[in-house]
Amino acid sequence: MARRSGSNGEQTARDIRDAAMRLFADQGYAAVSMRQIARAVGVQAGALYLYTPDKQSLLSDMMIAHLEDLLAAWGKARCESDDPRARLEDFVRFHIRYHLSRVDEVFIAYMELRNLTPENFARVERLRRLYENVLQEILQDGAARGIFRLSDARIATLALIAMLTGITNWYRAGGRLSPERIEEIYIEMALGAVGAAR
Amino acid sequence: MARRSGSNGEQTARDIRDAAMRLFADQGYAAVSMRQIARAVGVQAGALYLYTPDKQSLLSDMMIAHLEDLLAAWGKARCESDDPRARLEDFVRFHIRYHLSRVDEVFIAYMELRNLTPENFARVERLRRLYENVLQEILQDGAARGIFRLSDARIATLALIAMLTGITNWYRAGGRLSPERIEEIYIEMALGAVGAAR
DNA sequence: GTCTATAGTCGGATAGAC
DNA sequence: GTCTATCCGACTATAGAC
Repeated sequence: MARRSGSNGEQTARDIRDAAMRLFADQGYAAVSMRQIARAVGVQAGALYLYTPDKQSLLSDMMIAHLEDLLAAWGKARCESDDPRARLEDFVRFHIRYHLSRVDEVFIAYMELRNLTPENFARVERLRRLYENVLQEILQDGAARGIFRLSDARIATLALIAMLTGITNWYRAGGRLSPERIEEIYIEMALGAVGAAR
Repeated sequence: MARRSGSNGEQTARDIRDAAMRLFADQGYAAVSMRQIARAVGVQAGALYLYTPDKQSLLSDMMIAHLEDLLAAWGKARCESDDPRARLEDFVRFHIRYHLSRVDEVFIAYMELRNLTPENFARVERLRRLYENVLQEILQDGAARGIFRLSDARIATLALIAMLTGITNWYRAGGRLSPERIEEIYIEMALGAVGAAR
């Protein structure tokens, strides 16, 4: 047969991306073969190369797209408040909400850094740093105005992001706690960690 | 030639374990080949199978050993104080110190869970849970006595461990901050996060 | 205890038919 | 747009010489 009935290029491209994401998240980039991805999509291995130049691009494209989407989403979601407390609350809520809605992307973005070529790694790191800076500026502003109490804004940034992102390691939809409840708990801890407990 | 000059079984076993650890930490379990490990040790690939039944055991043995060592080290290092604040401080200090001294082990223990067979995964998870419970009990005790203020001891446990373990992602020996300084900063944040800021 | 050689499988990627 | 067939290299693991 010549092609899957009803198939078309755009849809296949999405299918490949989605299948690769699921498999990379489950088994890790290095452990997944192009043949496996092809099988999941329902095409032959050779057909994948109509949509991606190689396996590496499959990975780097999804990581870069994830970080760009994350930054774009923050650009829309950020609150306009001037109060550092409100801004931090807003960031925590945004970070958790976004990350819980894209568990696979997040997992891959943290786990597969070492499987990127140096060039792709640099691009990803630059984007990640931009995102970290969002939080760092909030913390620095709050500290400068005496509302937050922290020894080192950079360290506090990394600490909070690690704390928040760790949620993706145990969160399961339909678990004991609702996303909203989780947000509240982490907001409280984040504020406390920077000396601004309510 | 029959064998490396001066080689002996015990030393080779250690060399293999160390080389595998370094390579797994750098490139990931799935991306590392037995040939690579053999090359790093200076033996032929076939010789590795005198020391390990297979590649999987190389991974699971080092992960289980790491967690057992961690628990044993805590057994020796734990302070006998009754004050939850002091106990939390002690735990944070211990966790950071131990984790910064075994960066490769820690990295592997967090990254390679999905490359374990189900049986080995279960063993590792059980050990990890024992360690998490150490912190959870400290937090519960502090909360019960009104010294800590937290909404959910289990979540606070996972949040603090994620925050602390995140250090291994950016820490470099000889960097801007000494381990001691890092410990101080994180103690402050941890106490704050559970509502016990000094 | 380590070597060489090899079995048997699977990997990424390409060529060319339809 | 997808298929089949294939190149060629790499993989884990084993067998048997020394």
